Amino acid sequence: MPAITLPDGAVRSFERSVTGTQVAEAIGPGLARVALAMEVDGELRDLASEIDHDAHLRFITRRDPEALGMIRHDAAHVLAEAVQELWPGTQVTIGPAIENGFYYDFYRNAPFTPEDFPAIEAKMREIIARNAGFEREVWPRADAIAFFEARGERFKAELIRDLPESESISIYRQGEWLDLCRGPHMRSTGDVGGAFKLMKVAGAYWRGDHRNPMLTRIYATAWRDDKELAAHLHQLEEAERRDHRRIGREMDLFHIQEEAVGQIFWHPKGWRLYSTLIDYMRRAQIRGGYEEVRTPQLVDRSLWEASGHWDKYREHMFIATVEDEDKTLALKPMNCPCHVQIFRHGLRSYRELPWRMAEFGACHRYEPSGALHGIMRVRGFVQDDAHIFCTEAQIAPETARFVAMLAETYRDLGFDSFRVKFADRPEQRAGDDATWDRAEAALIEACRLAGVDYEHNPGEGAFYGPKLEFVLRDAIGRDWQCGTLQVDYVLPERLDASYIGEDSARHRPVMLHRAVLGSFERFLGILIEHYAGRFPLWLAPVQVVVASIVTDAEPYAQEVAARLRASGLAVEVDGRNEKINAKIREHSLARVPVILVVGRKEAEARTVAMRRLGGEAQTVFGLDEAGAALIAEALPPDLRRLSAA
RNA sequence: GCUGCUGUAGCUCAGUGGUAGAGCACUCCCUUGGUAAGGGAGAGGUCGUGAGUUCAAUCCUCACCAGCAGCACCA
Repeated sequence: MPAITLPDGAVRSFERSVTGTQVAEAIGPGLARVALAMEVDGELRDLASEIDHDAHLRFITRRDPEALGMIRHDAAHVLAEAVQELWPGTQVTIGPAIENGFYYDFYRNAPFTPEDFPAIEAKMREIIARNAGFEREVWPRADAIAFFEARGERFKAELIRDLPESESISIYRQGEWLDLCRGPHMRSTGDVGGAFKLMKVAGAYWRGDHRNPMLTRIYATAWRDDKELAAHLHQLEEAERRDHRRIGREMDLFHIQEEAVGQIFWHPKGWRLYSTLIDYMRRAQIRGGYEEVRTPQLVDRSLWEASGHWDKYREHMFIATVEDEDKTLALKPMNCPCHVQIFRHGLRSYRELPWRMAEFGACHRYEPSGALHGIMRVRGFVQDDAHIFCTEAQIAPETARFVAMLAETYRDLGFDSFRVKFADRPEQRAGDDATWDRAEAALIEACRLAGVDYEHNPGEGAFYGPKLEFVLRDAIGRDWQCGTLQVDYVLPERLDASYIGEDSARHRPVMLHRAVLGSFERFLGILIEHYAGRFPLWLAPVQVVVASIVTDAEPYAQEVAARLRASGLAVEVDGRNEKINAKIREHSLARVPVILVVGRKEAEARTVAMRRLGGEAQTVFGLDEAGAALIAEALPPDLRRLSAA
């Protein structure tokens, strides 16, 4: 005789085991109408499942966060049924709920195309209108395998075979159609509602393994109601509007062409942005006690063999040879082995540790063609890379110091918060387990001392050591992993780095590989999308345009520009034979933060009419006053702090 | 790399088995206009590359290159 405790503390007792539906009905018809599923002692279950013991119960309605996942999961079943009704013989595989929606992978000879979407969506709406109940059944394993094999569903049969013996094989029916599924589901297909949309087709490997057959995947988005759906579609438009490839073209920042695939031609404005960021990072590193170095681009393969990269990453390295010499060199794919060479050059003392060695290291990696993406994923890039050579005891304070630097940098660049993930040993790795134990323990301890809260990211560490990943969130809520800090006991060993300790014996230093931005190229892509190209004044590639109204005012416009340029501002003059309206429009579309309009009046009074990007108001300032204000505003945030202090 | 789609003027795109068009941008002329597009004229393309089919290919076929989306990858 189960006693059911509800979230408000009320207890309802029943004579015998009851279903969630019965409990809901006992409480009231209103609840029975809106309850989609339930949570019993923390576990999400079908409303139709029976409760035979005392339990805490919470009903899930459309408003609850859990509902979204269920809508998507149920919609995936509806999609699968629709496809099989339309194209019998198509094999079903899996169809999970994902962020913003769901997908379903099918196996068939011809892939789907977006032209199929209207028919599929119509069939889905038909199935939803039928409102068939989801009914759970538990089948003997052998029957389930036989059933799916008889239907030619070899992927489903394989899934069942691979389920652990202990797991019961549950099948969900919806009308005539059924599928292997762990559940839970809502009451019936009608609960899916109408707020879904098929989005795109794509190939995907069976079980995510590139050796397996390619399936055809249909992506869809699904929401509680049409309003949420519309909001999501709007968000996608927003992301497209911010696409750094589009903005890069519109703002004339960079381009890419076939002769240098995966590498960037930075135009003057883009390079200004790039160098502003480098300058900022260089100052941050100086304040942080780093020493900057520069190491060779082309390095003999012997060094890569010694470091272990030749074995593991050779096919991703650009190899260079020369005709007269029997040597094989590689364009460096990263900087660490070179930094170890500097460390090794001479006898090092414990007194020199920690040694923070930084390089804006230009690296080249032969990334797979399908991975390339604008300036975000490229084959030639520059890292804000540094290696901290230190003792084991210094790992914790150095981690704390690094996190502080990273937090300040992200804030200065306009990102309010970041998360930290702790990635531990991957399956393929260098170094023995005892070393990994120490490295992971040291990093966890460092987090504790630095007061860093982290999420666990199992198996995602670098091949030579565990790492912290720093993930920031942009203006439209997308996450980007940028910063990293990796503990490495392996490379100093392999490349034989050592220092003389207090005891006058040789010791191995630990290396901390760390980056705040990651690669400048990728980070600039993120920054462009974060600001949608509307940068704060200090970052803007063109900070001020002085636009003349009449030709007579052009000499004065030139004078204003020269004045501001002398203070280091990036200023352009627009003295073209165009109306002021056209000039305002063009420079606004080009996302120039400040337009100074000068006509006869301003030239005479030695003033400027200032107009801010996005604003409609103009304010007239004296030339000196405007100059001083803009120069102050264009000061990078770190320099502003210094001048304020 | 894999699957699918795409490649026509600087950009966005239309179009045809008989060697091509629009808008914006560009150049020149008129216009000197006060805060998001003033008017006119002109120039600009071996239709991604190579091969094949055809009397004839930008269009059809194949291969390659590049881009896009997803997957896989990301030291």
